[in-house]
Amino acid sequence: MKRANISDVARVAGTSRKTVSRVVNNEPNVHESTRRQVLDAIAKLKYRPLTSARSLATNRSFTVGLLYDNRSPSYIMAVQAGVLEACEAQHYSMTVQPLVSAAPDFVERVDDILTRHRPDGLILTPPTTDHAALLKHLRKNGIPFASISPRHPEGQVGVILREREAAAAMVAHLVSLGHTRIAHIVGDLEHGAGVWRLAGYRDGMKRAGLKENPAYMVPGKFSFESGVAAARKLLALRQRPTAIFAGDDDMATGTIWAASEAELSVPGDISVCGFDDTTIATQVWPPLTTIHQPVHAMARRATEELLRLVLGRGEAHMVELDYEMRIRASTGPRP
Amino acid sequence: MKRANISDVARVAGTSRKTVSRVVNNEPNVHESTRRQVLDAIAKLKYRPLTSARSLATNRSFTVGLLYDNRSPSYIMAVQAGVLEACEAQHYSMTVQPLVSAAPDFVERVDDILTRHRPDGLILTPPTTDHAALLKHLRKNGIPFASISPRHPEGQVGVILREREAAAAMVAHLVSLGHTRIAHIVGDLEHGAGVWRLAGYRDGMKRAGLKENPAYMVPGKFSFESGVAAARKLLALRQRPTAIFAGDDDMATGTIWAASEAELSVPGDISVCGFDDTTIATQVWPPLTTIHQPVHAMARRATEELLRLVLGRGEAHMVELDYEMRIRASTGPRP
DNA sequence: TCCATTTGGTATACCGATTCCGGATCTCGC
DNA sequence: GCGAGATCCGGAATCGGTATACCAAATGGA
Repeated sequence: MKRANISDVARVAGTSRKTVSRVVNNEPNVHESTRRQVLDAIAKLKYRPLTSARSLATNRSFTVGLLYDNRSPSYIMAVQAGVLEACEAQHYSMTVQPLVSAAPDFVERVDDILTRHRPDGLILTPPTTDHAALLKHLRKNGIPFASISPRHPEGQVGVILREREAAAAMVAHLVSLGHTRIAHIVGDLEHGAGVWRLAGYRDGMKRAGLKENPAYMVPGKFSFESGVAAARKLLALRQRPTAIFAGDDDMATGTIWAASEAELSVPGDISVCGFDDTTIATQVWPPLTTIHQPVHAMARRATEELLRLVLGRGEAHMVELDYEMRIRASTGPRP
Repeated sequence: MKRANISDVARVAGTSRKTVSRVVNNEPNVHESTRRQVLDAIAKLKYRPLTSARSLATNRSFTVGLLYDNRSPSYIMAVQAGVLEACEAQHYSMTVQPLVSAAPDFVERVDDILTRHRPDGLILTPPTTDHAALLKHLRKNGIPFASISPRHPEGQVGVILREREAAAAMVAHLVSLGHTRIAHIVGDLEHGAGVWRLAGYRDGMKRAGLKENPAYMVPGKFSFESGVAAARKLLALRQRPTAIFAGDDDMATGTIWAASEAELSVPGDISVCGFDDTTIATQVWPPLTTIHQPVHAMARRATEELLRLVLGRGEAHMVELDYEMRIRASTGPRP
């Protein structure tokens, strides 16, 4: 049973192919009665336009590409789900491309995808959002793109979170519990998130009138392992912090792990908190106090902005979304 | 700067478009010297064939579709990575489709994707691997597909793991530690995994000469929450088990969580083990004893089989892969 | 009523590849 | 040196849509 094409529909409806095309694409200048005939024929034949043919004729692919590099699975999955949701609303589809942004042929590889599949637009996730050569290439070739949490959001299209503010609020929460020796496991400073959260931590300390202690700011990489390593250092300090604010939930999980290893109780001996509110935040014991980052909604919104750009419907912006604090059992009063 | 098309290449190389097409597709009957000229022209113009045009002409899409429903993010991400790896080797691309297999319009939705994008083949993951109506539809329409861990692998193409054997081995491990009161949190019986692991648990008990206790076999759903609920039941039992074999790592994590909640120490008071060896297995405290399931390799292999089918190169099979046991700190001697 | 304008519709070229068919050139055995 | 069969290559049609141009009918204002 072959699939019906546009000629079949035209024949059944008794019109020209172009008229069918008009109906399918909601173009003006088709009489209500003919429209109905065409729609009937479409339903009868179960006709659906073939994407590759439309692409060829319109020079559009009805596809957006999602670029990512090495973030946690739950983050990427949430992003994907959001992107897909926005795509579906416009009958777009999504292709994903895992990449290694540090690779020397990075831009070349992206270009390969670009010329083969010609996605109508790209969604960038950290750290590809800030790959200078990539951005330059995209701009030069006029490829629309939207960024999720880019480090330099000015003048771009996409979505960001008030992360700096959120991080400061987290410190304030710890201060309100009586903590003064508050450490921070810094994220990857290549990511905006790493920079903003560190800045927010400092803001928070300053506002509380607490002095910064360099030994309390240890570098991490937004990974479980780096969290374990950083936490071990902090826990071995002569003057141990009473609270550790990890730059993300993975590192916070690593911190709890290290605390268990050192036979310290959380939050009895030490409070731990994270950032992102990923699935693991509620699956570790104790459940993590963290900042909820609405990744799904952010991705959806970014894609909506991208499609606005692609379809030429209205202005596209850099949208700023709000965080929410989730206070759970991993933080408690100063011991 | 417009992209070069096949005519541009033909002009520069001084041949016909057809000859260029021959070179690009490695077809025979082109002289070495002309081949060289064409390749030079391609390099000079940075020509890459446009996928949508190829699709239209060949009635192939050079795309495989990945269907999934609701498994854990890390599982799906691992699958995606494996699929992409295999695709890349053949210059194929992947589109993903999250679906709700219980939805009434499930088959219709898949058909929509099928007729719009015409993927050359489909990769199915549980539980879509066993959706009778879907399989029937695919067979009727001649859509090639490969399944990962289908419940009924006979005569199909794809990959499975010796899960039953693995589960029995896990029980044997617990027995070797002195445990006799061994409980099992059963997975979703809609999935092959749920069935096989339960069967393996029974095999293991039988081989050890242990009597089955219905109260020790509680249903779960392959999710953290269901693991917590099931574990609470088990821990409240008058005669508490000394070891809990959860059907997957998520439920095992839930079990550890419930144990922490009940202020029981793992493995001091109770041993816990899981199945899958997902990322969380090494991020909880204590690290989980589990069965390593090579999801990435399985997905890659399944895709290779699918592409063999699609490209008509040789026979495609149901491949059986081996598991590996990972003994970590969550299991210990009977208290 | 008549002409200008809008609306509804068709015919045809075109997007960028491949496939089918056939023509030209080369190789080789006799 | 000649025909047969490989080998090499090109022209035209084709895939399933959309864009452009143009025509006919309906509408509207003076």
